[in-house]
Amino acid sequence: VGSSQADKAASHERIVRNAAARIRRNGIDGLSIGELMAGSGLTHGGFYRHFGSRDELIVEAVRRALAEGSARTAAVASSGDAEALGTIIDAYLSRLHRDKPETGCAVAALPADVARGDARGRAAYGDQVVAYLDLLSSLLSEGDDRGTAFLILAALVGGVSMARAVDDPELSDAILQETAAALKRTLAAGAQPSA
Amino acid sequence: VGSSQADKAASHERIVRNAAARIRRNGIDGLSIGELMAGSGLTHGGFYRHFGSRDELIVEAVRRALAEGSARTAAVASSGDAEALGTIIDAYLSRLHRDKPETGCAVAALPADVARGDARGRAAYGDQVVAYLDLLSSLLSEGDDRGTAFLILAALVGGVSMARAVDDPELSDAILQETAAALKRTLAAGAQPSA
Amino acid sequence: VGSSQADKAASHERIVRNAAARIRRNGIDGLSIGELMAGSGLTHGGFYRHFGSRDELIVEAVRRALAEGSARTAAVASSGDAEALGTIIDAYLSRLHRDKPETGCAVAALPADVARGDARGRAAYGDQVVAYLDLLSSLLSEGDDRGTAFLILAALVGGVSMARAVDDPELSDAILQETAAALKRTLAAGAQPSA
Amino acid sequence: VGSSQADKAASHERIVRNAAARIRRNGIDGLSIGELMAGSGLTHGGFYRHFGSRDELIVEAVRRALAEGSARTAAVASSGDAEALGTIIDAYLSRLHRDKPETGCAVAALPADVARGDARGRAAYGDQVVAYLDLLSSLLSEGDDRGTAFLILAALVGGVSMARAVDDPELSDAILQETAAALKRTLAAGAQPSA
DNA sequence: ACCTCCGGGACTCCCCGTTAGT
DNA sequence: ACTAACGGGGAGTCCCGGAGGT
Repeated sequence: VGSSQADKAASHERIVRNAAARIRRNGIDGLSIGELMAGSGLTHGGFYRHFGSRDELIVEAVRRALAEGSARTAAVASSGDAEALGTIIDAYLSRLHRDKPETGCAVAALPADVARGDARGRAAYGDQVVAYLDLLSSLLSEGDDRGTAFLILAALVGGVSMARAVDDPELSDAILQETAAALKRTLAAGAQPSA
Repeated sequence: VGSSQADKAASHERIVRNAAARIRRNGIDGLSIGELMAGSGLTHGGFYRHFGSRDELIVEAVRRALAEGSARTAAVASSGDAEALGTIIDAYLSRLHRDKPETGCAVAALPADVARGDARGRAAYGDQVVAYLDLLSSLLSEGDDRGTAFLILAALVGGVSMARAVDDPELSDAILQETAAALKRTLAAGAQPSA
Repeated sequence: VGSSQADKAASHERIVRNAAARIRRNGIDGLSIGELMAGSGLTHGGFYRHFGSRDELIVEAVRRALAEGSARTAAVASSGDAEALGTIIDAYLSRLHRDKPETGCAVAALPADVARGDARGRAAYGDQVVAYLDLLSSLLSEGDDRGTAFLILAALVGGVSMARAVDDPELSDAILQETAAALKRTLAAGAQPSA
Repeated sequence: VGSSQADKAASHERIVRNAAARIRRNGIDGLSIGELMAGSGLTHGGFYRHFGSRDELIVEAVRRALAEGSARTAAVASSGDAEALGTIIDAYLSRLHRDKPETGCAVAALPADVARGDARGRAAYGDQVVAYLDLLSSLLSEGDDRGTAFLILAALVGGVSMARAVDDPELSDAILQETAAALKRTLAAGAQPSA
């Protein structure tokens, strides 16, 4: 168990990454230092070499979760694909995303937890929302109203959130599919008038 | 002092109502029996006269929160007002609703907690989603697609959720207003073709 | 997991008994609260319902170890057997006693630990030494000198202690047997002159 | 400042000597590398230039403690004094020896710690026991039985051990004196018949 | 229904052995 | 050989859920 500077950075990284996944699945309150460290191949005692307190970790983990969760979306957007917007919608409102919150978008997974938490977490959340809005705006047609990006983001976030909470699998699928379909229909209609 | 039977029922009611409010504000994990009982004018020890366990209470409180949170919306819908849909959207995406999750819609406040919890809670959540969808569908124009209700609900839920989590007050307001505006514009456009 | 008064007493008893065994095997420093509690069917957190601190437990455990460890010896002595003294010597300097310090005499297992520890532990140790001396004196012939009891006790304690520390099994056995034999020979010789 | 080679050897020597004293006073578990090194005029970090691990040091320190602790006894024995045996007994069961375990006999100070530890330590302990037995045998009269050496050694070891653990000073003194007296009386009696 | 308390688990702190880097 | 720091693990404290006993 080497003890170099690089090892520490690697441990830190592992812990944060692990925490970012866990809070998306189990919520912030559901994160236990002991389990987190065990899952990171370390023991409970070493935690305070990396973070001053649990709350410090949470701030960092929330930031990481937000960054990680939007990486794929950003990648699609920057691909220059003409259908980028549709791809994003389908991916966001997919069963895959619904069933794997730990690797998914933290804007959808954490709003309630962030709202109750540290101001730094809320600030990071806000930044991420702005980033999403910018990203979506850049993909919209000229004719689309500025507010459309807000609508898309809200529908995406609300859609997966509900799809995750619902018990009936058919209803859950319907939420994903119908929301995505309605969203894409709306975008097509919005672009129409400019034609 | 009233019959003890009636007293017990009143206490039970008070506890559940209180719990339904608290879980919407603090999350399910944030509910402590001690605080709940103190806030209900009782003491910690008396809890188990009313509920077999904390989990039993949670199930009941989730159901209550879902019912309470949709009551106002249902009232507006059944008022027969021609502008009912717009009223609902504005109320849902209002600062008031954003700032008072404890009396607001549990579909927006609890998806993550419910998703991780008891199947009974998830079933109740699903029922509530269906109720909302039915309600919204009944308010839509004939020409509107079935999926539109899904879009509206998703946007409403996502909208308040994000507005609550964001730190910057201006951004939070913008989320509410822009989402509402875009939503209404979409509905108007959707109704247009049928005219 | 009942929580009555009786249950607590039972838990307390289990913990102390367990601790008394563990310190005789692993030494006082070798006792960890976590392991002790786990071995007692409880968790670390519950410990402080029973003891104000680790040190408080140690005092109690030392007393228990001393009492337990001398119980068998006292039983033999009170049996009234004419050969009681020989029986005690053989039992004390037996392989069984050597190999099971956790159930054996704490006067032999703990002198170093007690010497470094709390005064209350040392007092209990002293009491036990006196008890042993009284017991042995009562078994000696009239003609025997008062100091003989000291010699016997010292030889017993030193004998097992060394037998436990030695690596070579033959040497270890020899220590037990030769010491016992020499002790009994001495007693016989000491009784002789009075004949 | 001398050659670095010599310096290193001197440091090594100082550390081991220091450790040998400390383990006799505080037990093996009570030895901390930091304190040991500070007490040796060095710093914590330099330890590993001298020893591969704490356990390696312990083995060496146990050997040293055993050797040091028996040096004085061996010196008395080899002095050729006719009263050597009595001198040894009195010195071993003296207040001085009782109160200074750090310079005293490790056979009395360490049996429990050695018993729980490394096999190399137990082997060294066994060798030392044999050395003591040989030494004592060489001082006994021809008529004495072979087992007498075992008895003497056991009584010496048990005597100081108990004298150290007991709280009451008078009892402690009594243990030393009475054991010594009884031991010498026994030897005299044993020698008698051959006269 | 209140009061008290037990047992559980978590967080925090601290010390120790060990190792890199100077 | 020193300085600094990492990871391990244990002690102590707190609060929570739950179960008696008044």
